[in-house]
Amino acid sequence: MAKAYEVDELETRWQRRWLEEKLYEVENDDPREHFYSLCMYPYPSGQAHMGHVRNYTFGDLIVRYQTMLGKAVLSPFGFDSYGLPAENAAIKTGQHPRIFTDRNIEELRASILRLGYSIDGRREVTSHDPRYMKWNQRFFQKFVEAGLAYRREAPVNWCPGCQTVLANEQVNADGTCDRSGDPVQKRDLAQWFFGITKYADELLEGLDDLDWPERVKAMQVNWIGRSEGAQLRLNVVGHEGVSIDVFTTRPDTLFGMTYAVLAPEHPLVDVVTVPAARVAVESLRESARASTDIERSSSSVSGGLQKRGAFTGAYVVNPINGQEVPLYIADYVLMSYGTGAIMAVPSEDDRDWAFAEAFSLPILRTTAVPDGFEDNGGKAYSGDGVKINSGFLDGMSITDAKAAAISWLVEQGIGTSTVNYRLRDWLVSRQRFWGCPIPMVHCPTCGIVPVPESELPVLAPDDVEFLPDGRSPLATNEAFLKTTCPKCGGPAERETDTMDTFVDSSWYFLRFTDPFHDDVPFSQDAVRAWMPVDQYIGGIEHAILHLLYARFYTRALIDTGFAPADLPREPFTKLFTQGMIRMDGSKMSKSKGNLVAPAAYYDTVGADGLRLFHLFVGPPADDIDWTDQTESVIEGMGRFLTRLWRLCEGPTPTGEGPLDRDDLALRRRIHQTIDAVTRDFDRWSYNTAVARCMELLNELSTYVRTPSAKEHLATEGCETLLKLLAPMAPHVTAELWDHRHPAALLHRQTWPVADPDLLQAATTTMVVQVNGKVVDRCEVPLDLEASEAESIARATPKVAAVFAENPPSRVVNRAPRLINFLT
RNA sequence: GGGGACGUAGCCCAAUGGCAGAGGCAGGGCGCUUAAACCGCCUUCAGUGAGGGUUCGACUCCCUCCGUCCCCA
Repeated sequence: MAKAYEVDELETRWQRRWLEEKLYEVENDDPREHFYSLCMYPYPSGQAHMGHVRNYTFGDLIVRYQTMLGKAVLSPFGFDSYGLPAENAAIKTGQHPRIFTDRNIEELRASILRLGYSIDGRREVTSHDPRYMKWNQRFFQKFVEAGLAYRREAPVNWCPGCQTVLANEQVNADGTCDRSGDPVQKRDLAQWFFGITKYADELLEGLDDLDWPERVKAMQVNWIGRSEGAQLRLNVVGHEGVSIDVFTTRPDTLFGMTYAVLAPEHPLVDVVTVPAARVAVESLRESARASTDIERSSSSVSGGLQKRGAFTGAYVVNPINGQEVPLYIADYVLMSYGTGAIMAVPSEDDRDWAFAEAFSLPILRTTAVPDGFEDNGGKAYSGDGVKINSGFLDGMSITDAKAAAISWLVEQGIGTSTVNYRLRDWLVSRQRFWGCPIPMVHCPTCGIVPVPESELPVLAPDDVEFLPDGRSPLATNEAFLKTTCPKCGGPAERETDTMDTFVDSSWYFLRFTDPFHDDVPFSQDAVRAWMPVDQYIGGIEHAILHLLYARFYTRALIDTGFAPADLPREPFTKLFTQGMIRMDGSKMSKSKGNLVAPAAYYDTVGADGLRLFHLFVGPPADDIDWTDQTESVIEGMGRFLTRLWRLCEGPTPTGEGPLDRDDLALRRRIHQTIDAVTRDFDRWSYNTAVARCMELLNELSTYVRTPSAKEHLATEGCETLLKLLAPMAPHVTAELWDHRHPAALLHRQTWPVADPDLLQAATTTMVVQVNGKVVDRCEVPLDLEASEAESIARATPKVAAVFAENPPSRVVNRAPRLINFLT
C-alpha cells in the first residue's frame, strides 16, 4: 500500500509547530503542580544513535504524559560537553576542541529535536559554557574553604596513552585504561581531591528512601563498602615506640594472628626492615609498583605467591597473647585500603591462608569448623561457629566475640571500634586541556591561592597547539601559566590541571532550574520550585559514579550555602535506568562501530515508528538485542501507524439509535484500555501499553466496518486512542487530532479518565475445578454469593457426575472467579 | 570467589498465587490484483531451563542445580 502520508514532512512540520507554540516551555512560577523530568544530559557525540532514541523516547513520553495530566513539567536539555573525544580529535586534526564540540552539539541537538523530544530550549546548559564554568570554579574554591577540597600527594593511576591520571573507576578490572586500553601505571603526584568520604554514612543511609532500582542501590552500597571492625596497634619488637596500626573486620580472630603484613608502600617498611632483608623487600616493592591494585588484590596467584611477599626480619607482638609473630610485606595488602597493614589470620581468610602456605607460616583455627569441612578440602573458614583456641573468647559466637574483643582492646588502650569504608575521596585533577580549569594559583610565597571571584571564570587560552604526545597544552602555554599572585602580587603560576568531567555533571540539574542568571548559580526560589527531580532517566552505566557524585554535590552545595538549607538532600526521587541496546552480543556503541542510525527510518516509519518500537520491544529496563528480525518489528510499527491513520481518516460510520450490546462491549473496551494504559504508564510497562492500544485499534477497525456502528462511539474510540498514543507517537496523533479539531493541540488535551462503572462487565466467567483441574466454566453475575456459586458449580454436569455418590471433602470457594472441589 | 537480574511458542514478549496467550515478528492458507508488493481475513506453534518444596491451586513464593548477562573482587 502506498504511504498514507509523507512521514518526514509531517513530523518536521509538527516539530516546528511545537516550537512555535512554546508547548514545552515552562515558567518557574507556573501555578500548576510541578513535575521535573530529566534525562541524563549526553556527551555531544554528533548524530543521535539508538541509545539516545531509547532514552529520550521514555523521557518524552513522561513529559507529554505528565503535561496531559495537568502538571507544569520541567523538561530541560543540555550537553556534557567536556571530555576526551574532543581533545583526541583536536590532537588528530590540530583544530581547537571547541570547534569539534560545538559542531557535535549542533548535530546532536538537531537530531534529538528530530525525534520529537519536547524540551524547554531556553534552559540549555553546556559544560564548557563560561557562564556554567564560572560556578564550577566558584564551587571548587568554596569547597577548598570549607575543607571539602584539598590537595595532596597520592599514588595515582596513570595512563601512559592518555598522559593523564585516571580515577579508580576509569581503570578496567584487568588494569587497563577505560578509554585507551593501555595498561595503567602507578605514579605519585600532587592531586586535588573532594572529600566525599565525609558524607559516606549519609550517602549510604540516604539510599533507603529512594525510589530507585534495587540493583542500583545495591551497587552504591557495595561501592561505599562500609565495614565495621576494630583498629588496633601492634608493637614492633626491638623498636621502642614503633607500632603498626591495623584495621580488621574480625577482631574476634585475634588469637589466630600468626603473622602480620605491611603494604609494600607502607612508610614503616624502611624503619623495620633488617639489613639482611633489604634486597628482597626492595625488589618486591618494585614489582608491586608495576602492578595494578586489581592484579595485586586478585586471588589468582600467577607467578607464585612466594614472589609476592617478603619477610622484613622484624616481629610484632600479638597484644592479646603476647606472642611474637613475623612481619612480612606482601603486594596483596593495599596502602589504599584501611591502614595499609593487616593482622593475618590464615585460618579465617583465604588470601592469608594461601600466603601462609606459601611461606610455611603456622595456621591456628579460632572458629570451630563444621563437620566434614576439612575432609572436603576446606581451608580458610569464615563462616559462623563457636570460638576456640581464643582464651577468654572461647565458647562465644562470632558476634559476641567481636564485641568482647573490641571491649578488651579499648580497655587495654590499644585499639578502638572503627568503621572503614571502601569509598575513597574523589580525585578530581585531570591533566587535560578540554575540561574546566581549576581556579587556583601557585605562589612561591603565599602557597596555593584562589583566583579572585571577580576574575572567574578562568578560561583556557585559545591559541594553543595540540601535540600528538597527548600532553595538555595548558601545562606548556606560557601566557596561561605565568600570572601574578592575587595575594602578594608576586610572580606565580596557574594550576594547569582541569576538573574531572564528572564534576560538570554533578550539578547541571540544579542549573536547569534557573540558567538565566549570572550573579548566582541558580536562584534559591528556582531550586525550591523544582527540586528534587521527580523522574531521572539514564543508562545503568551511571549507576555508581555519576549518581553518587551528584548526590554528594547536592549535599555539598547545600552545606556551603549555595543551595537553600531546607532543600531535600537527595536530588533524584525516582530513578529509571533503561536497558542497553546490544548487537552481536556487545553494546551498541560508536567504539564498537555497530551503530544503527535513526535517520534511516525518517522516510519510512518515522520517529513515531522508531519510538513505538523502543516502547514495544520489551520491558524498558531490559537490554534489547538488535537482530535480523528487528527491521521486521519496526516495519510492523509502521503498519500499526498506517492502520491508525486509515481508521481515523476512513469513512465514519453512520449508525444511529440506542447503544446495543456490541456497542456497550466496545465502550467498555475503550474504558478498560484507558485504565490499563494509565496503569501501565505509571509502572513503566510501556510494552504492554502499546499492546493495549493495538488491541483497541483492532477492535475499532472491526467496529467501524459493521453496518450498525454508531458515529459518536466510533469518534469516542478514535479520539481516546489518539490521546492514549499522544505521548508515544506524538506526531501522527497530533496530525490526526488536528484534522478533527483544528483549533486545539492534542498535547494540550487532558489525559482521558476511565469511567469506573464501565470497567467491568456485569458477568464474569467462573472456573469450576475438581482437584485443581478445570472441568467447566459458567457465566455468572459479578456479585454472585459464595453459596450460590457453589450450587451453580455443583449443578454442572461434570461435577454432578463426579459427586453423585461421594460429596467433596473440601470446597475452595473464590466466587465469582473460581470454585475448586477436592475429593 | 561474593552480590544481583533473567530463563514462557521459531523469535521479541503478556499473564502481579486462580482457565498459560494480550500484542507483535516470522511461517502457512484464503481473498484483493493481469501479476506481485501492499492491504484484509483466517491459521499453525509452547505447558513456562532442570529437579525438589510450600499450597486446594505455582510461570508467579522458597531451596538446589544448569545457562545467559551485570556489578564487585
